[in-house]
Amino acid sequence: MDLEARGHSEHPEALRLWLRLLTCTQLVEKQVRSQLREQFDTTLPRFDLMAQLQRNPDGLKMNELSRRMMVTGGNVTGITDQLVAEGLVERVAVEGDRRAYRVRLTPHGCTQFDDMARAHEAWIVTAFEGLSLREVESLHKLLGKVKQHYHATEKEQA
Amino acid sequence: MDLEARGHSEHPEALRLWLRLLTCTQLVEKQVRSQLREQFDTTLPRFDLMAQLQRNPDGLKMNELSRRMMVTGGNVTGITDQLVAEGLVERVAVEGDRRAYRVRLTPHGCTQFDDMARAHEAWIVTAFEGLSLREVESLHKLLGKVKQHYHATEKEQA
DNA sequence: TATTGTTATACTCTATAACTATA
DNA sequence: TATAGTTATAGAGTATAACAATA
Repeated sequence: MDLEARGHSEHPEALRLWLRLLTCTQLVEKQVRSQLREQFDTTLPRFDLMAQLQRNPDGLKMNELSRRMMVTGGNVTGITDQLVAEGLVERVAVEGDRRAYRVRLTPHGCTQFDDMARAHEAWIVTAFEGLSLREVESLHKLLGKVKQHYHATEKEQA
Repeated sequence: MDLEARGHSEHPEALRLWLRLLTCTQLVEKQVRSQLREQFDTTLPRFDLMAQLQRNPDGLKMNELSRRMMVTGGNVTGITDQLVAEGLVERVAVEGDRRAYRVRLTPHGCTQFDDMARAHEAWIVTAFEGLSLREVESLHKLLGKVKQHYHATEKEQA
């Protein structure tokens, strides 16, 4: 694997950083996807959706899920349909707006998600065990700046 | 967007880092994909393949491309077929092994890739302009440790 | 037998746009 | 009219496995 063979330019620092960021993310993501598949017969978007719901026990509306997962509404409908069919999440009516639903984990979904989350955390801890706690926090902080800058420029565009 | 709403656990640092890493990568990647689509009518895997070839002017064999791009061989065949059809890359025989090809950029492919690479670099510079040069290098170095650790454990498994 | 690369297949994820129902 | 959500469609990307040709 050598995604980082890509860049050569006059401002190579940002480019090198990007290629390395992409490489690292892909390494971890590939492993998470394959473990989710092997151990729990599920996918990353499904895991993500359930994770959002775990953090919001009262449930989230479809458009909230769409925004948080950074995908369009149709996709959320599809993933939600699968999870409903398996009894892991449910749609509940929102009172006062008969157009909207609130999606939330079922008790069974909670239980199952807890298992996955435990395993998931172990994979992630392993992925970053080459770093000290200080380094983990430093990385987190630096990436926070990247994210923040993105949100700032996003507002400019809008 | 709030991928980072996901984790809560007893070792939350690594998890928080991972979610932020994923968020940042997705933010940049989404933008790169859509710009490649809009401005050059191409995709990230196609761009990646051409980038690998630019760094290796003598060309790369299919299995080398597969390894470097972290995808299976069948996919590389598909992407290569597209690029050959558009005259951007070509397959040349490897002497001494009639099973293998070497894929390399055509002159037209070189020219076209240079245009894309210039635009691509500008997008990336913008994405990270919230960081100082020191911070960019620090981030690069920390991610290097993550990558290195991954490679080390990969060898253990093999 | 092992390796290089291709083909065939199936599935997930995605965006877009048209649509229904409600506000 | 605008909004919440769904449906339909098409396309990209991926892995798997069977296959042909060569080593």
